[in-house]
Amino acid sequence: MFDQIDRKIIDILQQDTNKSVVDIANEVGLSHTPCWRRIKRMEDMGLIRSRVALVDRRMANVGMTIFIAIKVPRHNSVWLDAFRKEIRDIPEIMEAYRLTGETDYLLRVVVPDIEVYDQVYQNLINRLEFSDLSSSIAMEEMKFTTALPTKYM
Amino acid sequence: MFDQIDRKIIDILQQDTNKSVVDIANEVGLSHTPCWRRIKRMEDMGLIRSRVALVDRRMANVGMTIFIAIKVPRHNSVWLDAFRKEIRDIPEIMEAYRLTGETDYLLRVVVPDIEVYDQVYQNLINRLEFSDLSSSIAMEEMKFTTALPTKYM
DNA sequence: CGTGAAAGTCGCTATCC
DNA sequence: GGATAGCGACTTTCACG
Repeated sequence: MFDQIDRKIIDILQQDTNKSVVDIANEVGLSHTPCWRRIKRMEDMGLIRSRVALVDRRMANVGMTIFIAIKVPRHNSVWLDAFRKEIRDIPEIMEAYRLTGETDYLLRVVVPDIEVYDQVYQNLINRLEFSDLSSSIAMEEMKFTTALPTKYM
Repeated sequence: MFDQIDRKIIDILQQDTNKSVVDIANEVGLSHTPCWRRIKRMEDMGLIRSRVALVDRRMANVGMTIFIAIKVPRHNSVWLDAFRKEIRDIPEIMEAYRLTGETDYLLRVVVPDIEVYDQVYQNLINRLEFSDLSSSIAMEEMKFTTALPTKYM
């Protein structure tokens, strides 16, 4: 489905979308037309979902990252729907996963400081019942990338 | 530093970089020249870090997300440097944070399936000593966004 | 896949208000 | 901040080998 050249193109586009098709074509050893055809194909089939700007967390004044591990007693659908809606609507929540193991859900939240985090936190527990909810502050972001590994494509 | 129009521009660019400056200018109620000047300014100052392509996880054959919670007995600098290098070099590791609380580090890993995950896992524990290392499989990705909230800017 | 070429759009800059 | 104008670069598509 995808060959080595496709992977190279994806590697490049996952790092920088500002490069022109001609530049990318040179990097992967193609001329611009077939290179453009490949990019177009991968966009049309949905492999390339979107092109977005990545913004600096500190400069956007959301330098603090906090993880919330959530335990829920029994999941009924009404509660779950409400939970899903909250997650979707709260812009400070960047990621949310339903997990196996002890914690049922894991959220990654970004805020300017602890005061604002407390507001987000209070807001959440006032609207929904939780069995247990524990926060961990990220002292350091050691790695953050949006570039998926291409070796399994 | 940033006004409401800047925030609107960032909101748009965080969702879609394919829009032309003219389109963005129309959306935020400016003509294209001042709009372009604002974007340029935010790029030059580093608020807009980069423009990247977001790739579909499933189609890239890394549909499985796993979190690794790591505990370390005592952090010496040699171990930490080696740990940092591993995190940086393993492409399946998308995020890594140093946390407060019980777990010292939290990693988000993407792989095609459990077999490959086991390879990544074995690879990691063969190269470095850990006090404790527990994996949680993400059954469902409920939310994932790269768009930071702009209300604190 | 390659070359070449065409057309249209866009980024970017400058100038003047 | 707005308007206009311009150049060059880029995207996108074509025909043809």
